Amino acid sequence: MTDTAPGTASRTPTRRYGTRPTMKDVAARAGVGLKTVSRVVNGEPGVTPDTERRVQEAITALGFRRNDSARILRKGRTASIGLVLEDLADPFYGPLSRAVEEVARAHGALLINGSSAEDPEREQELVLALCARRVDGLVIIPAGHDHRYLAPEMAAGIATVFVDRPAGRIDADAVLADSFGGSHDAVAHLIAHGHRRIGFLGDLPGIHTAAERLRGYHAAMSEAGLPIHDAWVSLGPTDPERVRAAATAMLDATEPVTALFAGNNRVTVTVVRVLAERPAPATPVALIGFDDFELADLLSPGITVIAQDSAQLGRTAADLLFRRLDGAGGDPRRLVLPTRLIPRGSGELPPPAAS
Amino acid sequence: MTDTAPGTASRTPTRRYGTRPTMKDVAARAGVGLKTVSRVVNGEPGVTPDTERRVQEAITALGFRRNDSARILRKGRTASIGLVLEDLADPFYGPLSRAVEEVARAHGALLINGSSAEDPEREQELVLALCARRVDGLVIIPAGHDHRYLAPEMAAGIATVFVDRPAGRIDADAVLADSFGGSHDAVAHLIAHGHRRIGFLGDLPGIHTAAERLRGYHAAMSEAGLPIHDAWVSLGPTDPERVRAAATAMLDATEPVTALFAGNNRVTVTVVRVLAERPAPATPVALIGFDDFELADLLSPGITVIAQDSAQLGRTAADLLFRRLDGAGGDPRRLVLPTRLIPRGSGELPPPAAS
DNA sequence: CCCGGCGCTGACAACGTTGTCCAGGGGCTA
DNA sequence: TAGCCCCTGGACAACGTTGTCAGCGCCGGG
Repeated sequence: MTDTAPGTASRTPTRRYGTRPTMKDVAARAGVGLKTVSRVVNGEPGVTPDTERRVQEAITALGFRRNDSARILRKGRTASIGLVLEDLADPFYGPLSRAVEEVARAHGALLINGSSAEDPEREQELVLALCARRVDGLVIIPAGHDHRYLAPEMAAGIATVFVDRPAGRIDADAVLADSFGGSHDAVAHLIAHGHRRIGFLGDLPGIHTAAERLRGYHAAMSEAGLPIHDAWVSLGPTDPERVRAAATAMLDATEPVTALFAGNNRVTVTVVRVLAERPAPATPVALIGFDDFELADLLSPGITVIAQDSAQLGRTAADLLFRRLDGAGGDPRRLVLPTRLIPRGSGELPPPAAS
Repeated sequence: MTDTAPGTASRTPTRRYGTRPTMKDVAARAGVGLKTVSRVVNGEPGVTPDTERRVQEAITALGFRRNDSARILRKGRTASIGLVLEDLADPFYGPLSRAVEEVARAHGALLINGSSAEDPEREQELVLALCARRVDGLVIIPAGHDHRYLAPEMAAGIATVFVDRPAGRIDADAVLADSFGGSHDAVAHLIAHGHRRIGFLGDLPGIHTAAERLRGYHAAMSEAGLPIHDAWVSLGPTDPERVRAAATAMLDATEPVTALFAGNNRVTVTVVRVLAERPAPATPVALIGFDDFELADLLSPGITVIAQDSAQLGRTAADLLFRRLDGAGGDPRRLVLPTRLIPRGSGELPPPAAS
């Protein structure tokens, strides 16, 4: 009883710090029943204008705000969806996240999100925390490869859509970009411009998109009857140091690559830096990057990219999610969105004449 | 009873879709009391290893997951904070958002976020929705100028920290970048390099940072005893079309500006595009942008910027928020983080000789 | 004039969890 | 061996809201 508020600023708070008025308080003040307050708050019909006014006044006077926790507990629906991605700060995920949010907003839902930092354990921890909150649905960009832990949750009714990468070891909706096709196009484009020794700098091979892009690289090379030298392929973490070392090694080999294909936007940017720092060779190295990025057109040369629309990816996934929430049944679907090659110069550079 | 756990793809789920087992179910199955289950779930002491094992088995068998809505209702704390920003897709807010999330995570809290799209009404709507969820705290990048609607919420104990822009018409914690100082530095830098006619392309004048940056521009100009022509200042929405038109007008005037100061990263990028598209003039136009951005160093010339560390902004705000949540009292504080001028070439270009 | 019905209101239970409190049993001490 | 305390477990209320249902006037029609 004597837990007086630590009163941040106010000296004599009327009610205990952290205690808020409830519908009961409002009802008492307005001289009406509890349920009538509920009706007013929810805009339900069947309340006299006069009564409603009295209730509204009490609400304003007390600063009442409905406690959604209680509402959620009672109704069973949280009107919120969870988004688990790799890194909010990555420019690829910003638009995706925003698109998901827009769709959620259109459906009156809030977005709870978290970054897995590409750590499967952290992903699971986050996802299960969201499930404990009883989010209505989940949009997941998975970091791990085993999502069996989600099966009971999905069975219990939490709709789930995977984005950018498919789920591992369970059957679930997924919305993906055509990594294989895009990668194939990129490499074929370089080959068409005369390149024979093409380096591929990719992400960790465990990541689905990285594996698919590598597959596309292989396919395009072998379709053209070109050999693939081990030294031309480097998969691993995409921190600048590693990428820098890998790119430099490929470029400084006795038989250097004449073109590079970068597996994602972070890699591309690092490669651009590496190329810019090297003393200008007689014949510049060709480059294509997976993922478009801002200003790619303003560099010289402009950077040719395989563009995927991350906002569209997010929108599609969220749409699918809400369709599921609205009761759409059927088997899990896998949607693959096309990629687009945008030539800007760097991908059209020819190899050295004496290649 | 016969509620066997539904297999992932099981044809005949025994329990109704959307109905989940509760602690009561677990207790019944384990043959213990309700509270004992609660104790196990929360890792509270006072449970025999044997009993605990039985409970754990029941939990696994039923696929039980604690309902946090009920927990929250009971405990009063949600272990979640709200983040309201302008646009998740804006590269400036990605790192900020991520930093807030990291801090929240360190404190065991989830992050609920939404974009206001620079619309005060939408901001209020979002903030109040978060308050209804009883988030423990709020980090807000305000779009509006009147936050009195927040007073009752803050009085009720929802800690609130404003970032990037201060609160309007209420007293609240704020973490800001030094827009005035940064802007002043930028313009002084241009003046030091000989410029006299400097254009300022800013955001809507109602936005605090835009106003501060304009103030910095004015201060630096008048300190140098330079006049300011109305046509040199353009404030408004930062969509490419408007910025493009404004920049073009300044550059094509009879007495054209010789240098431009761009009020934020979106503006800067558009200006870079405009300058790149114009036929190369004898003397290139100098440019400094507020906000650093990726690849600014790789353009030619490199773009000189006033850098503010958006991640640091977010981290500082979140730290302050959790200090408040941990009971730190005292008057609302206003923290101003310094900006840093990064010369890269575009800001050091001299004006035409005959200026 | 009476009765049926309708429009408005409120009492009450339930959602799933946690805190409080009490009971029973076993071990230790006197 | 008796008494006491601690350790374990369970019954119950409460958190704030919403759905159900019943009651009470009042009006119109028969």
